[in-house]
Amino acid sequence: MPELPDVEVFRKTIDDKTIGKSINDYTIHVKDLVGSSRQKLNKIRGHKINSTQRRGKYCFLEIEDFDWLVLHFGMTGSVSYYEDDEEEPEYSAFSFQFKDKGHLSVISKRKLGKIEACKSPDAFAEENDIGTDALELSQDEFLELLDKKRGGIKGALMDQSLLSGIGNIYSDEILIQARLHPKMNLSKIDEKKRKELYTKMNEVLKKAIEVQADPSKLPKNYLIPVRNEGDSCPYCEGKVKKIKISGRGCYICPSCQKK
DNA sequence: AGTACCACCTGACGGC
DNA sequence: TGCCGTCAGGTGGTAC
Repeated sequence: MPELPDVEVFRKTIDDKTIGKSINDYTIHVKDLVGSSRQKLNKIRGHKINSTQRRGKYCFLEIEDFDWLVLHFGMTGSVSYYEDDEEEPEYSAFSFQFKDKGHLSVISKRKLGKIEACKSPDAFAEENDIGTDALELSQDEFLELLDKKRGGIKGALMDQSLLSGIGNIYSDEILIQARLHPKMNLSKIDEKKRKELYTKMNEVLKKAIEVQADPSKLPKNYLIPVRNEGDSCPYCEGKVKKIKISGRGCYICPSCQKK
């Protein structure tokens, strides 16, 4: 599930439950997810989690007298905090044990994401070509970015090097709310429409965070809860249709979103 | 540069 | 019930 809003919810969980706690030890269940050596990771032992940050779909943990740890969740990752008398969650790939009490698991069903050390969120973003977080962009910056980009609008929204955080699901939501067809070429989108898109992008992402990225708590007119072929469009009498873009399933309302 | 497609890896779901 | 194909919210690499 993890796009920007999901990762923001994960970050808040980590923040609420683990800031200031000293890491006693850690356990790796899925080796492939871990991108740093044991030797390096062992240095987190005995140190506190000082703060958290998020950029796009990446979550960063600042650990005292250490660099930072960066968490990426792939398609099926999440985090879960649990107490000493609770069981470790299913598909836990990595877990921290805290000195005081409690545990934090990084869960990954498909073993896609990544956990590794990095110098800082900014350095990591620089090295990995991760654009500004979608919620940190001013309208002017957003317009500037779109000017640099060619091709379809959905591709632009999902281009993590252009702006970071938006994935397949939320791009569909933003585009239907802005009444833009995902394949609409940027050259055909005027400034008024681009500004509307910026507004919708912010609205959707903020609303999703507000409801803890829980689709069932989204407002009634959202696409996400009815993102299935043949479901009723939240805006008109039409039906939701599935199309493919670069091999990925993409849901639209053909009458609300025209090419 | 943009787009399509494959690979990574495994689970969930629908059809037979 | 069980097997099989298909698909899945991400990213990276390749090829056109």
